[in-house]
Amino acid sequence: MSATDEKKGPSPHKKRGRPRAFEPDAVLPQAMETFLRYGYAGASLEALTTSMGVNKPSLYATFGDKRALFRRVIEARVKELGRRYRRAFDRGDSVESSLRAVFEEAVAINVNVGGAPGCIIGSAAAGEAVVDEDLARFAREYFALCDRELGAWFDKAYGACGPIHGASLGRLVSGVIHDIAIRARIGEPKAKLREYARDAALALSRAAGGV
Amino acid sequence: MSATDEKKGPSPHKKRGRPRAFEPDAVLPQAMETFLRYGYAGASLEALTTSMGVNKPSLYATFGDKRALFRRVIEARVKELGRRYRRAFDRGDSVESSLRAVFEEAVAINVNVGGAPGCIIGSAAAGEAVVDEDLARFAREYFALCDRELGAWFDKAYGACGPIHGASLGRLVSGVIHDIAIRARIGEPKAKLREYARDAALALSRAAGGV
DNA sequence: TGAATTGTGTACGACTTGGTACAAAATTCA
DNA sequence: TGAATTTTGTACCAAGTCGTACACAATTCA
Repeated sequence: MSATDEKKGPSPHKKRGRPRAFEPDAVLPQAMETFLRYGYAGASLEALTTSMGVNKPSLYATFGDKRALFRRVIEARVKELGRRYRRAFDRGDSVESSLRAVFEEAVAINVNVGGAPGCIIGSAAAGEAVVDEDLARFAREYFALCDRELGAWFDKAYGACGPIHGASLGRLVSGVIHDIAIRARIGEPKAKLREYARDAALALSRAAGGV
Repeated sequence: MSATDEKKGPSPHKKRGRPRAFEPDAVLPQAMETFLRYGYAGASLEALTTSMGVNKPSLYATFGDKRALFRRVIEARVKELGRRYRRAFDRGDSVESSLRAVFEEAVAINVNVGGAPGCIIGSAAAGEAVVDEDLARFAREYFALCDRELGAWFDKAYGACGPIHGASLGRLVSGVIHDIAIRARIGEPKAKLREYARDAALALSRAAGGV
């Protein structure tokens, strides 16, 4: 359970005191945007509270402290990404088209028009991993999950059709996603990234044995 | 030319005043280690001066300010990495073995026993890219150079032997390197990374057309 | 030797940081 | 209505931030 547990289940009667002026889950995207733009250390409490529209005491009462807010943001983002990639995969009907859909979803996710580009897990969380072992372990587990799940998707949907399959293929696929994220982060134009996505889909489908 | 230009060429007579107690280029690795560990914003001047063994006024007189030092560190690292990857490539005698050598060099570079793992360009520089357009442009140019150069190496050494070649292959190769760096960053054990390096070498050599 | 020049080290200053104390506000329950 | 409870907003704090002023040390040149 999270550090500062708010009641979630269907509460029979309303809470007693003054009601919150914001929905905790609803302000996480703004917090993510700020962490993504400035990094963990670079995101000041003032920048966070301003972007979230929540003042400091409320933020501390709701989320704990800066680190706890950061972790909460990361966890929320991980769930959202899982949903999006899953949907993208299902749009394909061959190894190559599924790869393409996944990689183009990665482009869409990481370009983030109007906001900071890149991935908060690959940028901010990986950046903090060296000084926050909990976060590092979380990231490793998340990466391993992605590798396994991506590999399993392809094996299940298209069979183990070549020498590269299972977790090995999954690892390569998520590797391409990571690369798209970092290239988006440094401002590569969307057109280039999409071209890269297509090339990578072709190359990996060939490596996986054709189809 | 750099912001605070020290004379480099062969000076006919020694400099006038009190001699420096340190060699500027020789303290850059320690600065890199600190930036890599804590990120740009998280690396305090105190941590930097302590690790470098240079006090603040000397640091400012020599390098300018924190940002200028950071850029200097990045540039030095880029040159060093170029040398190391070039040598690694030359150790191979086929597409797959050259890929393997390059990827295993990436593992060796990014694991960094005893220090912070990962890549300062992929972590700290990419992290700062959103708020420092100069740095972002530099990173884009560096990435593009790597893509082209890697692609050209393979084409030149082994011929354009399949449907994936040139900059496309180069981009995939540097993509795998970026992925190795980020996985090292979050603390993946070296053995896993080496396994990944082997898989990726096999997959990309197949995608490139066999050999 | 003494002027000129350059780097060092302490000590400081203005500002920002993450985090909190406390009173006022807004709600529920009796 | 009034007690109880929870959130909000201001104002604040100690510590840490980057950067610099200034006196002193170490060197070269005349």
